[in-house]
Amino acid sequence: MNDFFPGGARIAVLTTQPLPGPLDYLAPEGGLSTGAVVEVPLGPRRVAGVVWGRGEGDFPASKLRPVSRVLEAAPLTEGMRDFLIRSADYTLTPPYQMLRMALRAPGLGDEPAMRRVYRLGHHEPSRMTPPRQQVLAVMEEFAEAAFTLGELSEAAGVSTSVIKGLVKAGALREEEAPRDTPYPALDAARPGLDLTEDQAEAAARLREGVASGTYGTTLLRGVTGSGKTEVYLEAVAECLARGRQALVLLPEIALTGAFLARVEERFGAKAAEWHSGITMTERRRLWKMVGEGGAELVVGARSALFLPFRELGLIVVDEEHDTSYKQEEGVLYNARDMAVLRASLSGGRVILASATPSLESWVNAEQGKYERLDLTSRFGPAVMPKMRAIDMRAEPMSHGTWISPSLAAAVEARMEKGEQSLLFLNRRGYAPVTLCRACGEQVACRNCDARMVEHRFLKRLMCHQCGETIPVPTVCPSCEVEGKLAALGPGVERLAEEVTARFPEARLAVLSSDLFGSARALKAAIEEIAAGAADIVIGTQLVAKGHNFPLLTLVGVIDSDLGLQGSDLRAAEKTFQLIRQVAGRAGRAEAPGEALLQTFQPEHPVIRAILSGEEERFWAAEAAERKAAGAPPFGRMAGLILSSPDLQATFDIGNLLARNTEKLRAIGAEVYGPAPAPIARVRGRHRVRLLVKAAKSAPLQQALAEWVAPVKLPANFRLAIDIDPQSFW
DNA sequence: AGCACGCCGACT
DNA sequence: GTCGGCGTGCTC
Repeated sequence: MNDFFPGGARIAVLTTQPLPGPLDYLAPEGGLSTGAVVEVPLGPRRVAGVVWGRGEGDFPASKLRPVSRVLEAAPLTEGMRDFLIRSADYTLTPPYQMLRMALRAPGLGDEPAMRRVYRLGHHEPSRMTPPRQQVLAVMEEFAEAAFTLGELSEAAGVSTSVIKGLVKAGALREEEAPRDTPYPALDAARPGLDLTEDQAEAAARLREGVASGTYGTTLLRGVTGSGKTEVYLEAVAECLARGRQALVLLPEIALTGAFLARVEERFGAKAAEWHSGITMTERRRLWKMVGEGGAELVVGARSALFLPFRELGLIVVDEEHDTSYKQEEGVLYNARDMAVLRASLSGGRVILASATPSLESWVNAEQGKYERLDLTSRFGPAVMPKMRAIDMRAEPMSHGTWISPSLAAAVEARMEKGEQSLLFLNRRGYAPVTLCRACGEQVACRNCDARMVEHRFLKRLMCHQCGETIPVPTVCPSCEVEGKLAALGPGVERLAEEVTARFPEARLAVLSSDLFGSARALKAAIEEIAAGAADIVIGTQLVAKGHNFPLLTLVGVIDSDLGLQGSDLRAAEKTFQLIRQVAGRAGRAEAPGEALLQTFQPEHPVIRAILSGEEERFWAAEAAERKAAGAPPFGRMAGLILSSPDLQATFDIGNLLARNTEKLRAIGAEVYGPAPAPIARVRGRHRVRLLVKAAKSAPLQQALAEWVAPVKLPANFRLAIDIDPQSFW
């Protein structure tokens, strides 16, 4: 419920400026309601803000200034405002920054712009010509539609002067129409695809949940190819039928195209799209339309969660385990968790969909906080691929090669049958290490604490941290000896070399994010491969993310052990998910698939769990281990990252914090560090990290806020708190 | 975030 | 003497 304030009333406005809280203003003539998006004077400037409620500050009434302007946008709902405050509290982000994310749409302050459109007029043109006829035919086909000049000339295949001529003749009318128009209506009543018994049962449960109109979260687990999308689209249908909006989050922009096509097939029109790739115009249109209810279904990246939906009834988080849902820069939040928060505040449902859920979600389901639905069988005739380890200790390998004879033989066999093979290696570039054989130095980035990775395709060394590139040196940067630099280890480019040498007749495709200039180019390449344009595909982890390759029957994981090393808490979980996801690429259509895992430690529990297919056992074991360690999701963690150009000074502040931990000890939390952050230097800034570990029930945010409050940061220092960090050391 | 105010070093 | 460096503080 949004209260109305008459002109002259004292109101509180939360602005997008870094102030501790809302400021008081006077409501403008004509009044406004809570949630209204406004422009207010602040010192010499005008800034954007949102009416937060009655003004209750003690600022002298005589100094209050009136709101400058109420913007042409739907007021934020109470649920949205609650969400901003609660997510700000959760992530320890000041509310103004949350509001800034929510108001991040171009041209919000613009006057409601109009554009000129053309409709059918009342007169027959006195002279009819073939181009004129084409225009009128288009207009009659879409009787009620209004076209812009460009749209109409393109649709009719005539020049714009024909249209102008028709206007003069009175056959067409020119009109001014709002620039931002509603998205085409989706038809929720259209029948979906035929569902298997499994799918139908899950869909019915999801529909029930949506129909209840109350909050609830469901973990929808389905192996790759089990038709999860079809199932949750049924929940979307139910939601739309009830007049509420739905949001589907995808981890990767490249997946939206395929998804939009499925939505169009299911509901007869395209969903609205929200991600970094859309135009400014579309951005503004979508922002306005979700508020007015002119967009029923939005497909987007994690930031779509902060769109001002009017009546959000369902959020689907597809591939919920994907780490890209965690925003790692600026406002640090996990879209999966914030989706649950948002739905709980607006009486909506959440569907977390994945073949390999995150341990957090698995545990929440085990504990009954989430409902759990399992789709066990693959859709159609395909079955899960057969999985087998290749024990690399027993394979005769020649120097500088990474494809074992066993794997090569399997690839050969597929090629003879005209089937595709995928070789998976989660390493971009040519070689991960450039080593000087004279002095032993590894070439490192001058800005970061990371090794430079050779990209032979670009003829440069690249830092995967900051993107800095340098020409491949001929002289060691450290000892200046010439001709002793050697490329060590494999990247996808080097693997491609090996494949070309070994299978000279094979058509090879390499899928690595850095080899494509745009999401569009990548998408085109994926479609060509799916259609059979390659015999062997080499890919980094981007191939694990839900793309369909129907002709693919063999997946070879080049280095299954990569990722098992390192002391990251989630290493086992991430490796398990990634390899299961990649293996799931094989055998989706009629031909059965096989996944071969090259490993030096076939007896490792994670490798064994992947091979056995006993996923429940893996999660149970992993959960038990985390529980014993008091680690997430059984305990809570927060990372504190300090950064500045001065390493010593950064450590000094870190030590100061580590010495004054009364507030944290009071809630039973422990502090570790300071230590260099996992990436100790980024873009010339030294990063120092402290880690805080607390019991699940401890009021962690409050204690953290009180802990860091007394610290005065010198100029050029930054302090970021990362609640529920994804990776720690 | 801006922008003003304000207090110390090198210039016409 | 002043121009200008950016440290501190305020904006309803």
